[in-house]
Amino acid sequence: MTIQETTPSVPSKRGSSALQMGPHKKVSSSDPLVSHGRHFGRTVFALCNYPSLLTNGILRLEQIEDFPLEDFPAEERREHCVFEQLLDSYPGLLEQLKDGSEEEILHVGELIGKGAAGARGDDTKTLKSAILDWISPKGEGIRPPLHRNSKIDRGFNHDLTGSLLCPAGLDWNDPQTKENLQSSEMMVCGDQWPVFLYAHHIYDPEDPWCGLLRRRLLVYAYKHMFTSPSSVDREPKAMRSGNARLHGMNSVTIASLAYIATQVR
DNA sequence: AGCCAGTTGCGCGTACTTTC
DNA sequence: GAAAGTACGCGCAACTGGCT
Repeated sequence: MTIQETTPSVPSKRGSSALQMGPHKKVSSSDPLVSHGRHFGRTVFALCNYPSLLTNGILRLEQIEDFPLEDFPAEERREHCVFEQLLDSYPGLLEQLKDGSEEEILHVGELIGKGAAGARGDDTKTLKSAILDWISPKGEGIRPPLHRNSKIDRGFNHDLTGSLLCPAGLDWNDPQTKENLQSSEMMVCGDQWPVFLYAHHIYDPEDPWCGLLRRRLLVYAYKHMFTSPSSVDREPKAMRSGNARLHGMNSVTIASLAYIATQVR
């Protein structure tokens, strides 16, 4: 089954690009670059300064005519890889950037960044409420109850969310660990992944890949975001296309899994 | 103080189904 | 067959709080 099968199709609607309109005119809210930015942020690279990515990328394209990309620092090679994925994913973008002034390149970056940031905000917003249904113990509510529209009492402040967010390898049920996490005495680093990423809450220090990203919660969130909210746990009743079909997405990307895991967290 | 990402509530447009 | 209803994606302005 492909990722699109749960949503109906709609004809795509691509308008004129921002470059053709010039950088100073008011940007249409449905600018195709903004729309593309939404999808690119979700599936390739979420947190990025796009104007910089584009200006650096164009510059580097000239540089690598003399120096092979392998000679660049790892961080720059990585950035260039994202840049090329962006070029590959949007026909005509390279020509637009090459022909455009510096100002126009920055504007394109702003549009893509606006899309990525907008999608991120929207996803956070809609997931915030839905996720409570997925983490609720079967047949009973969350105790004490959590608000659907506020996250103030989540995180390590609540036993349920705390147990899910607890770094893999630590024991949330150990009172000292719980207190250290709640008081921020124990700072959680980016490489201490939360246990909710693991299937059935089971983390094996000997085999940290076992069960990673295989939790049902992540599948729910993925479907919520990419097929449609109603496709998560029932027959989808969406009458319009979900994000996957809107953007011609046929398969899961590694980055999109990371994106969803980040949003769930 | 200014910047920025995150968050919020609201409204709009679209594509479709249901009802009259 | 027109009107009403539904479930989406998306944009926007206003706000908050952390960081520099």
